[in-house]
Amino acid sequence: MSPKVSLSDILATNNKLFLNKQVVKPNYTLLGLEDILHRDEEIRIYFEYLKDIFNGVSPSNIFVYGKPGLGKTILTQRIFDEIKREAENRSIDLLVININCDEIRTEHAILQKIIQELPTPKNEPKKTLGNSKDKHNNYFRELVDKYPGIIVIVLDELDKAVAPEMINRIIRAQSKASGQFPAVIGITNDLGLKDKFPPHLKSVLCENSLIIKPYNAEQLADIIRARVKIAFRPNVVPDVVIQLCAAYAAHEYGDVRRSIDLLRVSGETAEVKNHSEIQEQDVREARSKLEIDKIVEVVKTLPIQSKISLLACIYVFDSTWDNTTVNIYEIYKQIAYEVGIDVLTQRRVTDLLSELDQLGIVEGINIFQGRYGRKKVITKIVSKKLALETLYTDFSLKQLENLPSNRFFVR
DNA sequence: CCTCCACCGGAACGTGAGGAGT
DNA sequence: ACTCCTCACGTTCCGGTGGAGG
Repeated sequence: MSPKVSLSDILATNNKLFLNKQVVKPNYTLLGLEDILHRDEEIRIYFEYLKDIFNGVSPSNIFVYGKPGLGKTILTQRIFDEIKREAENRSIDLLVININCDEIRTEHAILQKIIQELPTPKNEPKKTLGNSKDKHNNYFRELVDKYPGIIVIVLDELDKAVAPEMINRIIRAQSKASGQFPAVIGITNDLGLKDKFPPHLKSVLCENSLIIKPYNAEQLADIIRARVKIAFRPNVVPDVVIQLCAAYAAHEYGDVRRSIDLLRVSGETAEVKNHSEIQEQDVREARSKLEIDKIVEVVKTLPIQSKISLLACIYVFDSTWDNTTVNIYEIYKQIAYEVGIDVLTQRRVTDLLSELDQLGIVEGINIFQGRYGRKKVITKIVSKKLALETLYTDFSLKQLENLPSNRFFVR
């Protein structure tokens, strides 16, 4: 008896559609500036801001803002590739330090990373420093002081690090060797971040800002089309499919990453179904699959206290009680007690609820009732059913799955 | 126009885990 | 093993909030 599924069958259908799948994987990066489409204006402004480098002067600080998936990071990287190449041609000393604040969050770690990248005079070995912040700060200033060229520090995902003071110190560390101050390029998707800086810093850091505009559906279609040419075999992706992917992504803030993901998963869906080309239906299925994956992933990785808070939200949502924080906290306490987890204060739980809001799992609004005070109401839970199923996969919460939730709702 | 509701959310502080140097 | 430090997570305290009702 031969097995119903054989590896050779799978391999035979493999890669009928894809030519080079790498190009539509999430971690694929474009090679050069010329591959970046529909960003001419942004590139022009960027170069304009940075041209001082070629006069031997530090550029002004730049604040780059744009929603996720618009290519802020890749644009910046490619811009600096070009700038570094040109600086080398003209024998200008330029040091660009890239830091992703999502990976390196703390002030201390960022400073350590910068020190690690800064060259020592005459390549002396780096000093070993204790764990003290002051020592790192002093050493940082010392290294900058002796560096004879221009220093540019790119802080990507700046909103993930809380470090106004550190930035302040960086841009005030003048080098005696060159007379220049280091420049900071801050990249973020949080436009409100500017306002979190103290005024003196705001005016210095945000001297120049560069707003990366979302792509419209037409531009997205161009970008997708360019990828399709390399990633897929000819005549596999009809133009309606490209338009559809573009339209969906344009709807979500013109996010390129999403549109490429959608294209890849559509291709995979079509492949599984043994289609000879991608159909519109495949795109729709891919879209819901991506959506599900996203929710499950987010909910799964929540800390247990957040999970309990979310669970309380869902229970209250399905009950006759109002969806106010106070009620949710009431249910939260009972669940936490029942599953044997520390019961937090209401203050802390409201923070957890705001975090869920920021993650896009729940939506809440403040309601002002005049003399009857103020309250916050959860108005929406995204994919409630799916979220609930995912919550029950947690070991600590499994026991609640088959119990009626209404037993909590007694006054 | 003023008061005052009742919770929100900012700020400051406390604590223990954990990393790095000695 | 011990010291020093950072940082995430929590708590306590309290000023802020918009508008219904006087």
